[in-house]
Amino acid sequence: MRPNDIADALEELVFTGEFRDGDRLDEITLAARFGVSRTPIREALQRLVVSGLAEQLPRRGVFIRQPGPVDLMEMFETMAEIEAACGRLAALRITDAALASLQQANARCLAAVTAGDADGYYRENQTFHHVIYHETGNSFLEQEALRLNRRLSPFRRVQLRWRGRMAQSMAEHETVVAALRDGDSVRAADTLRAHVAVQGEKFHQLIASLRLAAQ
Amino acid sequence: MRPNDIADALEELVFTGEFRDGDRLDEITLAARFGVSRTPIREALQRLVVSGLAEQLPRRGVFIRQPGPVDLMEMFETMAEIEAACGRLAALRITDAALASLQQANARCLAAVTAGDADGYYRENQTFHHVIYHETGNSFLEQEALRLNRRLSPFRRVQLRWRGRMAQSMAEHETVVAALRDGDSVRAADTLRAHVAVQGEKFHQLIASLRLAAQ
DNA sequence: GTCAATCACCTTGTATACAAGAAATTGCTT
DNA sequence: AAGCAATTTCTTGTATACAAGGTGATTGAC
Repeated sequence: MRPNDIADALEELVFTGEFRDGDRLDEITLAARFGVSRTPIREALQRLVVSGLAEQLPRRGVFIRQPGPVDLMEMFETMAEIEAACGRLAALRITDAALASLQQANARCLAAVTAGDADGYYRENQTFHHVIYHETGNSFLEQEALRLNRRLSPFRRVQLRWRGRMAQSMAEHETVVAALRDGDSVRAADTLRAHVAVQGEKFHQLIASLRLAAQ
Repeated sequence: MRPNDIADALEELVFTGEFRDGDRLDEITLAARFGVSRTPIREALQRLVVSGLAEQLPRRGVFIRQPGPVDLMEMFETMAEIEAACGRLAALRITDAALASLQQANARCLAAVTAGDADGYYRENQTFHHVIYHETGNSFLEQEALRLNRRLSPFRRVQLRWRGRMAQSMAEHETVVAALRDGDSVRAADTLRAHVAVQGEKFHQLIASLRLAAQ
């Protein structure tokens, strides 16, 4: 197992909640667990620290750093702004083929909603957003969007469990597609921002999901 | 010298052009240069790779990866969108004190322009933008903006050498301040995006600066 | 003379040994 | 018994030794 894979595995363990906020990631224990020496473990831990999932205190070790309510609000607000930017650029550049695939993803979303298939909805929702990132024609922005999207995915996932959220999200997707189809960059940005933003009831859902994760 | 400092020093060497695109960063040479063993060098190199300044080919080494024209265009476009987002939020939240410090920074910018002091202008221009990042009230977004700003700083710096650019940039700052003062989030976003965007003559300047750097 | 295969050397990647600092435990003092 | 200090132990940080893979050169064959 290589340091990259170890870092991915550790990320997964953070996301799934095996590691809690404040936990110290002991190098020796992890080395034993992954069957390697401390060296590749240290490299993996460094990656966690750089990506913001953990914090390093010199001569003390690295500690899991789960975002608190304020951090999450800030990250979701930033995500909303980045999605808005993606929508703005995509409205100017999206291809007909990509528009069609957006509508296909939406159709599959709808099918998942009616089937009550939360996992399926989550998957198709992801492709919907990924297509928009890609259609910015800006691979750098695309990567940044993917990075933040991935970082927030564990929290977005919990939100979908809420009654009626999937249907509402679907409707918002439709308005986004309409704006993109019309090449209306302002409307594309505004609808996407509103879609991603965490406000009103969604805020309470988010806090609730935090309490669940902290159990 | 600790890995963090070594990484900073290496970044600096990349920015100042001592390391060129495609150069391999030899662990042994660097270890000798910094008077440490390969271990802290490897940690520093990892940081460079994660931050996108270098590329790692397994069993081959890490290589400096200077952005090409396309990369730069994408990065500047992304920066423009992020600045626009910062302007949008700052317009809603900026304090009177911060507005005053923006105007002060602008005044010092003007003084630098008339004095032909490019370095002074660069410095005050940076504080101008940093204040806006901060006034988003969103420290996560602020950090992201600072990160990308820092990454692009070597390229922005060269652009200021161009005749008339400083005066034009100044005028744009004034329109930004006006929009922020009026709490007009749309205009703040639009003026900041236009200010940062690389279009028309600025595009040619950027390419020219690239050729200079590649000498 | 050129191309290919093999071999030697060099570099990266991993394990381990060593150094230095932090925490915990134990013993002493009040 | 409680608090403080010293020592011990454990962890991180760094250096070095070892393993594995890649590059390049040299030699041999066509």
